[in-house]
Amino acid sequence: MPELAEVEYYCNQWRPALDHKVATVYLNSAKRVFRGTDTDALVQDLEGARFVHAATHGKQMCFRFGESSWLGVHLGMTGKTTRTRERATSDPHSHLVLEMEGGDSLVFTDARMFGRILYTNTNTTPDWWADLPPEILTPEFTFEWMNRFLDKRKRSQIKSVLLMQEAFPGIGNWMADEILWRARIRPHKRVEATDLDQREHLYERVREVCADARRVIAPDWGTPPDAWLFNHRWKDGGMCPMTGKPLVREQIGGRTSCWSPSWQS
DNA sequence: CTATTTGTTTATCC
DNA sequence: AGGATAAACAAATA
Repeated sequence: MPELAEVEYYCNQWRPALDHKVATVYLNSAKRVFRGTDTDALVQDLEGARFVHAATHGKQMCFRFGESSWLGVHLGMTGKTTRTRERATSDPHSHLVLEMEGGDSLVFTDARMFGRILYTNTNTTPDWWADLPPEILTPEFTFEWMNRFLDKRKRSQIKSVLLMQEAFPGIGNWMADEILWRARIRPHKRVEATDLDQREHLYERVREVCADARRVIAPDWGTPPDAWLFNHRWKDGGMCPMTGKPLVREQIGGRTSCWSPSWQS
């Protein structure tokens, strides 16, 4: 589920516990979400440490505790971070619980376990947080930067390129379809077949959809207006909000894509 | 029972 | 070497 704005929403669920100390950590290190992570260090370091920072970068979340503890959370396909006042959890998919002083419990759940928990104890920024590409809504995400990436992916279908996190951090399946629909570019189009005008338009729509998604979804998981593709894309039989003609749903690059043949070319 | 899923990593082919 | 593509991961839901 989670793309840029949804990840921000879930990050916000833990924020009210900032400045509180972790009382007890509950986890099951055998769960797949901890693959490659030193869970013993995670538990030892976090218990008693103060929750001091919460941030997102694309689909990656970073939570800091004490002086040197960095907890990374990636939600994968079905992950969620939630906050609850309840003590015990019997949910078999709650893989990590931080019981805080003050009564909140910060929970990471993920049924499908495509998500991932990272943990690093370091006085400098860990690689998994430092080595990320420019965020789309920052000045560093320039047209020239995006265009150079497109030139490296000439033979790919444009839809697949928009899903590449090393250039478009935070964009996921629905955002990619929304961007291409607004840019009037069909998702199968090869990058090499796009001209400069189309690329400039695409750049503007990439930034626009990110800003719109953040504004509407991040604060309280609001529902986008019907003027977006969003509300029409999820099941067969939807109609294009621009032309009123049928939308098409098909696999492109292994992902279900929704587009409007009467609007996009 | 089968098909589907808002993501990433790995393997394989070119 | 590096890009393009498909499969794998796993469980809920329809």
